[in-house]
Amino acid sequence: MSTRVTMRDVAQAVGVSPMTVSRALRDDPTVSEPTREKIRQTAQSMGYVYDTTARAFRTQKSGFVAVTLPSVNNANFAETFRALSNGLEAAGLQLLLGSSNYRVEKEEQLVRQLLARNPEALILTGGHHSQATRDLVRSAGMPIVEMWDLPDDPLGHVVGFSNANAMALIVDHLVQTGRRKLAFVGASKGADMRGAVRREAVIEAAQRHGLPPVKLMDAGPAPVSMRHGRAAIDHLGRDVGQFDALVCVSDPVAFGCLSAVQRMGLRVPDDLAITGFGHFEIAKVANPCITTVNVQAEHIGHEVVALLGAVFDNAADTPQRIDVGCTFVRGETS
Amino acid sequence: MSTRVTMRDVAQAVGVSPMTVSRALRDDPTVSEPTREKIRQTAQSMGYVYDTTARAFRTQKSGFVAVTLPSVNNANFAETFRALSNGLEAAGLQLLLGSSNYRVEKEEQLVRQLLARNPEALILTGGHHSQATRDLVRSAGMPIVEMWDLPDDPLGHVVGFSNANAMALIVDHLVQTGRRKLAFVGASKGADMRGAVRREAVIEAAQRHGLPPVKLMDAGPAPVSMRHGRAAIDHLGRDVGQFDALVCVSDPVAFGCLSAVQRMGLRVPDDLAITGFGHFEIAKVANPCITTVNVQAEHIGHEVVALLGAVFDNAADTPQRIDVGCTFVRGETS
DNA sequence: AACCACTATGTTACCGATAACAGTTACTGT
DNA sequence: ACAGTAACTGTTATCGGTAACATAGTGGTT
Repeated sequence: MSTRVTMRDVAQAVGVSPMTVSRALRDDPTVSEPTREKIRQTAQSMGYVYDTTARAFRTQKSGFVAVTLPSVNNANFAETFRALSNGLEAAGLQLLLGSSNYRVEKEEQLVRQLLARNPEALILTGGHHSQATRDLVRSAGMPIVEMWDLPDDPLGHVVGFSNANAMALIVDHLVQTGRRKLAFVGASKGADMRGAVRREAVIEAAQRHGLPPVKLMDAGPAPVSMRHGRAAIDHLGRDVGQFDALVCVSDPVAFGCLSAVQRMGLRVPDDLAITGFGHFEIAKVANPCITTVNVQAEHIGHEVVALLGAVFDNAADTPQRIDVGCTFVRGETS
Repeated sequence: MSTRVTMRDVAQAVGVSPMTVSRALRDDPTVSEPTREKIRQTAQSMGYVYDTTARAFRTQKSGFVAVTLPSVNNANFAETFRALSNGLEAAGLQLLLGSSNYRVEKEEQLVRQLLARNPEALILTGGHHSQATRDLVRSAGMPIVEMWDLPDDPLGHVVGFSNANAMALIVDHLVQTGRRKLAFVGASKGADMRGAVRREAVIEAAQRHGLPPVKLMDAGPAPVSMRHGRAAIDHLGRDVGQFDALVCVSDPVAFGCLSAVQRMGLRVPDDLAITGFGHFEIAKVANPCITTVNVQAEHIGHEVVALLGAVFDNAADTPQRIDVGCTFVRGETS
């Protein structure tokens, strides 16, 4: 009963060939206006729904662009995603989203799944991938963009910023304002590579400035957010007084720390400085507002869209490397 | 040069028919173990990537489940999305995400786009749709789930809770604790239907309790978040003293209000109560933590997954209506 | 009248996987 | 020894669009 209405059916009803229907529905100007209109109306009234799968199969163009994100539940990545989605829609492309939940072993499986859908480009968040993933992606023969990082050994195009430099900005600022006893609050060593880079950057910058060793506080496995920052400080208790600055892997974590510290009755920034990362909304609205780094999540999305537009136009694709930079934003917590 | 490796190529290399390759890669038990293994290895070494598009076309099963969200950049929806994604992955299904950005006119276009991909089910967030969307969806002949609402006139299955009841819980609580002069902080009248339902529920509950008219504070077009709540209060200034409770459309908005109110030197909850909605992370971590309603975003996702599992199993699909309920969570802001 | 240019439509084959059905062995039991 | 069965593999046709090419009609030009 519920056999799908196809172009053939519409064609028969109108009295033309399926090809004409195909052309009419794609607004091919070689179809005369009366015919096109009649076809449109008939299609509508018959409840015809265009079959993108069939087109994708025949033309070998899926209309998809695949994106991997470590997590959707992250305002920064969501912002980039939205920019990508809106930008690519204009080009008639649909985003196919895959989330690795910060698990490396999942990325390969995810990429395989996405590639099986024949996307016209693949956008990966981050620059760290398993060798299997690298091989898979390299042999896929489609434009690749890595974003949110500036990998040394990119797979294709890159749109990102240096997490290490960004973190160095923070540490430099703290040192300039007289802080010396730093603690870093972030996820456990493991899957979150961007977090790890930030951690190492803090350690290195501290060494560069001749500070005592940075205390590493483990807020649990990625993704870490407000409650993990808060729990980490609660767990530490009064010992937090040993430090004069908490350098956090992200703004939500920083806010969690801020909340915990305030509950203890400590004054921020007088007793303790706190810094975040990412310029999340919470950084601006928190009280006091949080010192952070603006990484322009939305702008990254726009740049990727622009880049892909250029790549789709001319086949000449020498891999681009776009550093969108980032800006230090001093708040009231430091 | 970059002609895709197909099953035919793998078959030729191994010396079997394409059909055997197809079976082997799908773990059909009728293929002998040695053959299967050889095929797997050859496929791997040839860089074969399974073509899901072709399978989707041939079998008329896309492996997609389409889902619309008003916004990805909302921790609650993101949570539901994650639960859906993880749950459906086990069934070999991939999510196809579309975001309407809270624009009604976009939903129809979005649904059309999604339906063209032949999804095996369609999950809509919310129960308010244009007539065109309703017609489109009804004639699509696939399982439909509306979630995050309990519409009176559902299109198919429903997994949600009553936004009106939830808001009434809040108002009842405020009245019980002696508050009478309420203001509601939410998005402008317009696209956000869930927000509108909450607003009307507050007005109605206030009337029921014999309170003076509820002041409606417009925080701008949806989506509204922390900064909009904060801006609304800043704009109001000292006049906020007229009220003894701010009922906010969501936790982020409530946090924005809390932040603004605290900056003014008012004490919460002594001078003013503030309530949120949704049990976002911020509600728990804020200082004081925010009174809210837990709507169990993740649980909604799980229920939808379970429901779809049942629907896919037996064709007998009498529309289900699952009320996941919600629970009042008293914080320190009331 | 013959020819051309141009517009509008039709024909054919095919994209890659797989359902449905048809073999081909190998091995069993009587 | 031979039918009967199980285990495995092969053949054919097809899903719904569309690229590439073919063809019919129309009007203008020399």
